Amino acid sequence: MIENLVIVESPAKAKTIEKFLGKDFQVKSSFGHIRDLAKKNLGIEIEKNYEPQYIVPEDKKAVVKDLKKAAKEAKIVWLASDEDREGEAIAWHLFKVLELDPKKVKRIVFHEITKEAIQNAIKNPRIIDENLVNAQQARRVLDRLVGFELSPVLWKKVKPSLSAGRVQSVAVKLLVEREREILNFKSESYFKITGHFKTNKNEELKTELSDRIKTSDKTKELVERCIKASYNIINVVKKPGKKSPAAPFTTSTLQQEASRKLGFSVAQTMAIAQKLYESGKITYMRTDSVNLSSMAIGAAKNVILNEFGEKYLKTRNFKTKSKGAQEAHEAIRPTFMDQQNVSGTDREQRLYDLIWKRTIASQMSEAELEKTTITIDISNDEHNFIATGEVLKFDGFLKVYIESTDDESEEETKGLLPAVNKGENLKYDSIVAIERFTYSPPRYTEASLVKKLEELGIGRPSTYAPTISTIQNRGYVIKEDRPGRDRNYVTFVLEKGQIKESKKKEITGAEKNKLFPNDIGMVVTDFLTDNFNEILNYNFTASVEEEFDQIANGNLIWSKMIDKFYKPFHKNVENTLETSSRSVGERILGEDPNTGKPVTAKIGPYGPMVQIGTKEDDDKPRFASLQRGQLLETITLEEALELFKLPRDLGQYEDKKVVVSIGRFGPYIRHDSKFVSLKKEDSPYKIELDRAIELIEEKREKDRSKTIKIFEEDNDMQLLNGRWGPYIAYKKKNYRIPKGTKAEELTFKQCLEIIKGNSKTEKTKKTSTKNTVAKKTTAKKSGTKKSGIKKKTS
DNA sequence: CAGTGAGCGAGCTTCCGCTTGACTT
Repeated sequence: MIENLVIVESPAKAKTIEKFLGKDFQVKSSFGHIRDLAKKNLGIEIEKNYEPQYIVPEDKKAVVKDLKKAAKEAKIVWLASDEDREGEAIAWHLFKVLELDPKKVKRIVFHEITKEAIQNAIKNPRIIDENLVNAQQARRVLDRLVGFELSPVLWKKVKPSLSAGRVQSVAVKLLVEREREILNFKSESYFKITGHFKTNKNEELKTELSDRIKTSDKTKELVERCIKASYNIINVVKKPGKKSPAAPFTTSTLQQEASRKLGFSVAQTMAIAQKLYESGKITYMRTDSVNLSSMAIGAAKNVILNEFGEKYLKTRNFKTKSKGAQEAHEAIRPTFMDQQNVSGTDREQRLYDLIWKRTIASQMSEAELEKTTITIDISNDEHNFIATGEVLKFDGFLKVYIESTDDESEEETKGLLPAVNKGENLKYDSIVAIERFTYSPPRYTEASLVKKLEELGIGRPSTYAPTISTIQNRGYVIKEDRPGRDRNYVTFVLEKGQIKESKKKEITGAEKNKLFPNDIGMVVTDFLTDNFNEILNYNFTASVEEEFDQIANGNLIWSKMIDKFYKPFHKNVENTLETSSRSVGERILGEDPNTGKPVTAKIGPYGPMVQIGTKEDDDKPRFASLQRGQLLETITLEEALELFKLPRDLGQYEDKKVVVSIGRFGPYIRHDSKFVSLKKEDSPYKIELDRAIELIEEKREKDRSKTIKIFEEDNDMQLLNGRWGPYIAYKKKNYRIPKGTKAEELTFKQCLEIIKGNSKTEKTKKTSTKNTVAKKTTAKKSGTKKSGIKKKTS
């Protein structure tokens, strides 16, 4: 029998700790929370002073059973969950659910996983902090009340199955507000003027005019004046500068950098980090702390001394800046700092590399720079040309790691400037004026939204990725690429006394992997801000957090805090249910010129749509769905009328009709009962028969080259080229070809073997199809409307 | 895969935070 049972939250942590503690200790994991509010109804007895109704969820029953058994056998149970609000609650739930004897329970905490820290914790046990537990209960109950009272209001007033919550609704609101800022943004043009000069020693000097010029006329004037001007260096200033390394990674900064540098989504980053954590390569990946253990700093120090020398070493401690940080863990860092590389998948290696560099760089010297500014006077104009250069005097931490930014208008890399003297005269090579445009604020990426949420103190490291998924799954938001549009701009180039004016074209506003709010997200946000402004307020979380802190300090009774919030909130819910009308974002766009009937836009049962006429009319109204990228609040009458022009009959080809329309997968041509997708550059409203035929022929050619081989032994056995490379098609089923085999060389027998080999996975496939069938039927029960919408958004 | 939009009003949906699997593409 083992005398001591230690319970931690994570199994990976349990494994490491067991090594530190020796034979007398058995370490087990609770796998996070073991109890939660009952799912049916509220799970809270409002009348009984908001008493929570806790249950052990189905998937936690085995864990609880196992822990119970181990606890019974042990003499002392050490509750070693994390040192934060949730961790304290986990300890308390364990105490209750495992029915532990208070005399044999000890609560211990440590926020770094080192032998020293753990042995120290064992020496300093305490009792469960009930105030902190109550703060957690208040947090849990509040979130449940908000979520489970608000969501049903949306089901009735907007659309079934929607959701609202303290965190997700604010996340959507951030996106909606930003989108409107962008839509309302009026871009202004100005002229950026660069002067390219030659020094006395015939070296090039690139400069920029001190001010932007607003109008084309004034720009032209200035460039003309430049022909006769003389250029005189009036000032040369050198200034030293320093750059410091960023703090080691937290969950949020890791997600941001992995997104910018490696292109990972926040969910991908977390999944990869989890793998690295489980294999013992990095410390815990859900953390808000920038703190490194003294052991870690010592290890980093050794690496830096060995690899780069003493000049590069400068150890330091970072302090968290984020609101509401609970700092139960260390920052995310390599477990073994001297391991610069790890085995594993390519992505694991790249993420590890990022973590290693960031951690090491955080303990390295500042980079030293010298900034040079050269000012050049234009003899016949009040403006100056300015050249700025930056020279790295000492690279310091930059040797290892350079933090990237979200800033899109990236400055050109400034380099060394040629040596010049005050008073020197220069000759121009060219003066170039180029029309530029002011930028709207950028759209959010997953990672930049996480950053914003963290700044507002909304959400926790463990919920950033799931929150981002939820708002996409509900259809509030979509992550996608959008093409840019053409924009014209003007340039003036002065060379050898001649000015050349030219008009040019560029593509602007193209977006990649950005979050766009959908109509439903906008309508829900408006509905919630209209009726529940308090909860949608960016400060709501911060203000309730203050009260949770008071509860944790024993200065406030949790049920009283909840009561003070709930009474008016609940009244508001009831009031809204009674008085507010359905909210579908309806707009009247104008009148249909053909019939004189009103044209409206709103969210219909199958998604956003436009409509001619009303239900009350004798003949049915006509409907058309909005296109991708169109929004209810910005669509115009003209755009709406366009939508009714489909399907269009283009004429005949090979004696069969050619019809163009838009389906689930975008615009398509139908001909001879075959479907051909339009290309990005084709518009279903403008496409002509000639182009359609071109596309039909193209598709035919592609289908022809699709077949690699049809076997004589059995015509059903075919080798085909697919989207993901060659595959075997046999009796209406497709089979993957094993890696490394050449498709053309496969024989009939080999193909049969591949199919046989795959039939193992076949079984799982069958069960899965059953599942999907089951899901479909339940979906039907819950109303076909739901599945219709899903198709649209997916 | 490529059209829908009504209707008795059943019975369903939903939160945030703490943890990993067990699944499929």
